[in-house]
Amino acid sequence: MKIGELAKRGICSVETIRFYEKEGLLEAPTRNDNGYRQYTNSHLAQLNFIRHCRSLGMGLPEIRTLRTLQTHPELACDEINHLLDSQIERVHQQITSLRLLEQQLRSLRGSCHANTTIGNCAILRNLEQAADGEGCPCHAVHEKS
Amino acid sequence: MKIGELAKRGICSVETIRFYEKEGLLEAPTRNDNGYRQYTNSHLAQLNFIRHCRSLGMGLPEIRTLRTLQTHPELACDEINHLLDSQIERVHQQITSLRLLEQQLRSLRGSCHANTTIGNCAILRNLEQAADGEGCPCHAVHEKS
DNA sequence: AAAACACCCTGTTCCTACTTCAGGGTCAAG
DNA sequence: CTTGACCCTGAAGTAGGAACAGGGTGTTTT
Repeated sequence: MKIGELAKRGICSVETIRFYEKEGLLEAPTRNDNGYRQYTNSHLAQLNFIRHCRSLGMGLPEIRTLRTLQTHPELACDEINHLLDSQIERVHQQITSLRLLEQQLRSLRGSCHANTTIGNCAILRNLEQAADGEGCPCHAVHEKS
Repeated sequence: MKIGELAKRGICSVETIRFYEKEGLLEAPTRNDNGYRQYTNSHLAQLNFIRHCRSLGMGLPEIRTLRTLQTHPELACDEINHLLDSQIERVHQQITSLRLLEQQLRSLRGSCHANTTIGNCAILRNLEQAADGEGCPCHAVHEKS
């Protein structure tokens, strides 16, 4: 199949496929006489694997690692477990951080329900006061992450 | 104060300050005879405001909007409310998406507790099978977001 | 046959919010 | 007079592609 069909079947864009090839994630296919890329079902499986890992939030280096490990079935799979553990940890910390963030935003939003002018807007005053350094620990907290 | 001290007091890097100035977020300070930037407490307040908004997950365009609104205290503050509402919505959706992601990762991780080889690794097989299209809705789901 | 249209190619630039680097100037201390 | 800490500008790099420029190919329609 040609790149357009692979893109449709792999639910991604043509540019993304060429990008993966350039990055060495997707095996380079043979070319037709006219220079068009000619893909097989194996390429589709590879692409789906990559897209699935991406949908799980993995970065390209992690996926590269998995692809390399795939070709060495005799090795211990500890490395795969570690990789997943670190992914889980990363996602978990993101969630924790975002939950705190949502609370802060809701609290801020709650300070202005009435229709008023910017000069009287409690939200903006809260933002400015927090910026003055007192009473807002979130600033420094997020700084370190 | 010079840029190094502003950076220390604003808890960010010197480069970030110069970047904000180039982006028009932070007012350009006067220069000393030697060309060094000379900052005032007003600049520190501006920087803290920017950093605080950043720590709340806002992008530079949003912060630019707020900074512009600050200079028009007579306008209605509806726009500020809308801006915050959309921030909250964005963060909320991120959390929802990440929670689903964490569940998927944990489920995947749970399929391999034993020490085995990559050839037998249930995680990798799960990833490959999911990539084959059957039984994994998450792939297409994340695609649309 | 010519034109329109869909598809393909390479290569380059753009996006966020910075960080890092190259190459150099300034200033106080030892 | 040299060392080290600070400052300057401007360009390039980061992740993961998206978008565009400029051109070739293949089928269909006129």
